Amino acid sequence: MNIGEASNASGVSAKMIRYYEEIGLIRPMGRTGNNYRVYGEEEVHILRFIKRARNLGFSLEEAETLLKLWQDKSRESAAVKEVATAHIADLERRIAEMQGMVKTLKHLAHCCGGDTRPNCPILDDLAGDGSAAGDKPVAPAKNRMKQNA
Amino acid sequence: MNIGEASNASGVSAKMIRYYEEIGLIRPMGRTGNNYRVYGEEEVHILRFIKRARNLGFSLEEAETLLKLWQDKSRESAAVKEVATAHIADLERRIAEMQGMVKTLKHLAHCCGGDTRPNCPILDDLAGDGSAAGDKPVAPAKNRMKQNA
DNA sequence: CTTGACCTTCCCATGATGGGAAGCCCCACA
DNA sequence: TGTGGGGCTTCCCATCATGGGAAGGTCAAG
Repeated sequence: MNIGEASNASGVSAKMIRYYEEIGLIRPMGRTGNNYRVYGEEEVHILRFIKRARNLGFSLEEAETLLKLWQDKSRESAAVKEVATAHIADLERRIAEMQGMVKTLKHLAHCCGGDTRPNCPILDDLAGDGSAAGDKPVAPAKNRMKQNA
Repeated sequence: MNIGEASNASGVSAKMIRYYEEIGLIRPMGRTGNNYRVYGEEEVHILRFIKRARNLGFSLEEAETLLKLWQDKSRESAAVKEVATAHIADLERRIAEMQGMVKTLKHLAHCCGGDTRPNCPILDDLAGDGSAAGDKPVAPAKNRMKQNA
């Protein structure tokens, strides 16, 4: 299987497959005489595993941890659960953070006429005239979301 | 006012102030004879404006838009409201996305013994054995969150 | 034999931020 | 007057995960 076929079969782009190899997330693949990488079912399975972990918001580092646990037949499920619950907590923290932003913005937007007049409480708030909603920096978040908007 | 004082007064790091200048978000500042940047109250006000917009999850690009609207005395508040509501929608989409992840992960964690045995439904799911919860890539999100975990 | 679709490596860009080096500059203190 | 420490300057690099694209090799079908 060439890298293109492995990409199709796993849903991971060829670029990313090479990158994962480069950073040591997957083992360097064997090559054919023409220097093409060769993949088998097992590699595709691993790539799909990684892709699913990414879809669930795990970072590549966490995916690597989970991958090692997956391949460790004697692992304890507690170790896996720990990674998962830590990730849940992280997600929930970020959700709460964004909900706080939404709440503030909705309030400001509600107070804003949204018409042809220049008067705008949203800008007033950003400028720091009043209650200063944008003053409290929300808890920062590690960025580990897929980005391809 | 030197850049350090402007930084203290605005809460924006000196590094970032120079960066904002570099990307054209703020005007290049005048210099003293020793080549130090000089800031006044207005610049500090602008920096605080940007910081608040960032705290509300706006990207620097959106902050620039809002900044221009802020400085445009004849703007229509509808234009501002539009930026804000688009941002709210974006935040809500990402919140829903992460809530989906949390839901899936909680279910998997709930089913996982979390003990010393190797059996683990979380890994089973990632490996694609069953219902394939991690299969559906959640809607991707532009990354515009503060990151400094 | 040509054409087009692969593959390879290498470099660059994203967005927002921090780290750090090398080299000025200035003020306070001995 | 010398010196030390802290500020300022620019410049380069790193992060994280991903894509774009160039330049060149390879292969299979026409």
